[in-house]
Amino acid sequence: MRLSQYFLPILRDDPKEAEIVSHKLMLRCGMIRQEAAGSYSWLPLGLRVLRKIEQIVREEQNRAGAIEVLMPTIQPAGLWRKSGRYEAYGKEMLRIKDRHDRDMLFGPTNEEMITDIFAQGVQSYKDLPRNLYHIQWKFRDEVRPRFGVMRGREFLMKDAYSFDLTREAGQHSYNKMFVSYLKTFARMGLKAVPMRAETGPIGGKDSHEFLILADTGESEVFFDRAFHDMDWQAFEIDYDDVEAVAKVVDDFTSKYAATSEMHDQADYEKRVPADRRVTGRGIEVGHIFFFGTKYSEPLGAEVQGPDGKMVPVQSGSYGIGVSRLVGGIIEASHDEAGIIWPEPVAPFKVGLINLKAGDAGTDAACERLYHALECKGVDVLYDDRDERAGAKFGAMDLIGLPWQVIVGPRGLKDGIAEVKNRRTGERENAALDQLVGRFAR
RNA sequence: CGGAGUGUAGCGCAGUCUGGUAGCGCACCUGCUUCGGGAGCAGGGGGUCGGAGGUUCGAAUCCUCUCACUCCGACCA
Repeated sequence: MRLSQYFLPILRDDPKEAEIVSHKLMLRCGMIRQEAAGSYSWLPLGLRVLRKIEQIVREEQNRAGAIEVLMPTIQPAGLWRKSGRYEAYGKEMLRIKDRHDRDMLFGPTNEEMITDIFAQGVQSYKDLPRNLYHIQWKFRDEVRPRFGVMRGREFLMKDAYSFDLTREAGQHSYNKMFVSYLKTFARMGLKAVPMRAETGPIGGKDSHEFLILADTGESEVFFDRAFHDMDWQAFEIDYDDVEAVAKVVDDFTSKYAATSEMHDQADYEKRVPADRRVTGRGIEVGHIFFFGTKYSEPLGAEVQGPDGKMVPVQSGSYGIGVSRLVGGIIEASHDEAGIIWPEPVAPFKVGLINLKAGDAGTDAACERLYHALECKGVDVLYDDRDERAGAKFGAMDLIGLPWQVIVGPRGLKDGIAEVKNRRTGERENAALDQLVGRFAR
């Protein structure tokens, strides 16, 4: 993409409504635009990141055996009356009426609908287990939306729902999601620590929250420093290996980690040596629940078991705040100059800077590089604007692409360009003819 | 939902107390000079001052109503 032809409304000053760094940076980078309290338009740069995150989530869900569907944003009230949550959900649920005066609602979550879909499609225990998920916009009429996309009213969420015959089988489904979450967040360059959680309005028996460690997080967290030393990289695992999956879950849950709501100081001190106790802040990016038959019973999601009897299925639900992750990643990865995108979620991999647009030599060299990179499928944002070098450096640092390729007359006469690593700030010279190979897969 | 604020050009702000031609910086347009970390000079464009009603010869400014947004607290993917 040529910057001169892109839509990237960069702001030089912090907009006054933004309080936290990710919100400020997203606005300054022209990633989002606020339309109402807690409701945002996603501009091209922001949308690219959102899509990358969404795709990573999708790939890891698929890998863990979940199956993608797509449910509507507007749901009829009937199912919610059946589950008892139409009243219970309270004012956070946006209720609307259609032209026939029927009660509808903008979905804050999808347990009811998915359970109904499942019940209609599955009658036998032989069709279990199943895990269905979708990635869809949700609306929760928060009392007080804030922090940009971190707490919007309309947000993109991945929610998966598992269905099993027995409690034990349900546990394995839960464990698979647990492990897939570790992998999902690790792929985005995040350490998201699983912490035992309250079940909240979703209701249930077993629950873990996944929190990114970031100074600006909303929740206070207490955890064992040992988490820092664990293997967070995408470890390979056979999701059908019940023991192996359970072992990973055990490894991660055996170490102390709790949000302030669940924190037990005595237990903390008993289980974690003083020198390993860490108090920090975290951002919740995922939440998994096992709730047994809480929805399957009232909604009649039953299957016929081997003995011919009808049994309500055992369920869990598993959420990831996809749009929140955009803000969360920025909170965890930025500096004074701007965002530092982890490569897997970066809107573009390479920022190509033409230091002297209008100069025949640099223009030609940049054009060649730009086309070659594009041909190799490398996402490149080419700053071909007629701006001063400083402005280009500033903009590129702000939007935080992982790599900057800087082409100017000075290096060009020796056939080289400069490659800058946004995260480390390291620069090195590279021969022009070797650059493409370096970034192409 | 309680408390506190703010709405004036794309962004950040002044002007409101004390009514009298709507301003500043950045951004934007034109020209010249510059050009490796947000240049200089000159010229220029852009605002029904959140909205409605009222007071007044005259309202961004005073009064009434209203809408929106932000922040602090209680609640949350």
